[in-house]
Amino acid sequence: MKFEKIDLFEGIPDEEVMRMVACFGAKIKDFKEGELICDYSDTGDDVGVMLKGSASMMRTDEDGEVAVMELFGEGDIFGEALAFSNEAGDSVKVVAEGDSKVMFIKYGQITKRCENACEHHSRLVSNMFGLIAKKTLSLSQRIEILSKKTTREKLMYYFRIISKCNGKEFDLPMSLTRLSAYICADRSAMTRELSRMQADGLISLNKRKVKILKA
Amino acid sequence: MKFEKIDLFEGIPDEEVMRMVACFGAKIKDFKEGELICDYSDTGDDVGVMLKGSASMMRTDEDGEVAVMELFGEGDIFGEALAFSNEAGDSVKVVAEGDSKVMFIKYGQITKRCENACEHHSRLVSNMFGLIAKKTLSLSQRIEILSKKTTREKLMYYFRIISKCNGKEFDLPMSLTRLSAYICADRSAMTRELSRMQADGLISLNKRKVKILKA
DNA sequence: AAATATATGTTGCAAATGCAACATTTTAAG
DNA sequence: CTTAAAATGTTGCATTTGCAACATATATTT
Repeated sequence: MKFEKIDLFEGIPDEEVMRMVACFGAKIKDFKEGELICDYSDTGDDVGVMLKGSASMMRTDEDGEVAVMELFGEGDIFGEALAFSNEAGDSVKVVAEGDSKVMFIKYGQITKRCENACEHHSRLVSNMFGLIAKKTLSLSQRIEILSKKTTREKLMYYFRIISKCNGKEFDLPMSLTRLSAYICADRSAMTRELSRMQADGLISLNKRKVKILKA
Repeated sequence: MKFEKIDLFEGIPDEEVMRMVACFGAKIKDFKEGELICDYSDTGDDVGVMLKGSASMMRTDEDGEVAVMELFGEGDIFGEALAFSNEAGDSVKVVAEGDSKVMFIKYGQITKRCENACEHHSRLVSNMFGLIAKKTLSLSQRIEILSKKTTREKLMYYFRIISKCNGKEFDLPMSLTRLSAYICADRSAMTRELSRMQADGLISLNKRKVKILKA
């Protein structure tokens, strides 16, 4: 097993990961397309680590409406305490999108120092903080975006965030359909606004290539 | 110094906290009303712990618009990696609301295991995870609320979250003005919608007493 | 107690948005 | 290569919302 690409284990040699995993009593399971990885109705206090493949977290509300909350790819972690709220009591599940491999670690094991005093444990904790911080950051960012009143403002703020890293010209990291869901705007209304923004010379848009023209 | 009320130190005897704090090289500073506690323009990698008093985190954007992002009370923690995004590059500052006492801990010190192997270190880490999880949860919750299309839906979802803990009848934990800011709706429009919801027999509202009538 | 600042309630109106119902293009799958 | 499934673009229309401009009521401060 190779863990080098998994952020949670970054800086920790594979054999050390193996040792810790054994010490933690963590479990690794395989899943096929569509299989249920996790159900937060019957809560488990585990942290899930996507070792391979991808999965989606979906919420089913009382009316049977299904909404995709999050997508997880290789290296992503998920868990009850980690990044979702379910006060409404909806059913929340994680389902495999394809053949996947997931590691489950008991939450408490990560924070506790094991008796064997695994020397890379601090690194694991530090990595875990880093991952949570990343997630927190993206949540905050989305709130900032959703706080904007108009679709135009939401889009511009979103574009600016991307351009901070990629410059004035960049590719959208998702489809327009997805983007509209992300900023919680109607897709057609968003497209309409994008046209207007181009007409007003704010941006140019071609396929998924965006160029910011005015600040 | 008493730390019993500070969540980050829960379950750790005061004298142990003192020892750890010394071991970490953490600093405690006092602030008066209006004084600058922290400026995220010149980044510090510290975690701030409000030991006494309260503070507000505010963002000033390019147009000079000031917006309160968050309020911190006793026991709250704040920090760059902790729960805010500032991709837009605005100036973000934490300012004391009254006489306050703040502890600054180097982020890395919390995750690292110190040589003295403080025995309560795991507890500290565990508490820290708990606090971050709490924050993450509240961020996710707010996103869920902001995702709703209409003000009515936002309000109902918000009310349901509260009623999960407090039952069908409860007091709003903030003013209507604040609530409108929280759900990102115009205050007058929100008041209007609240009236309609009462007219439609969905809720009853008296001062800050809310009663959910229909599911 | 007087004065000042906040919070709350109301309304008309223009602007923004969601929705539905399309046509068209791209991408993915068989 | 063919076909099915997503993604994209467009428009009219009803609804929702933000905004401005008020009046009134509650705190808070001095």
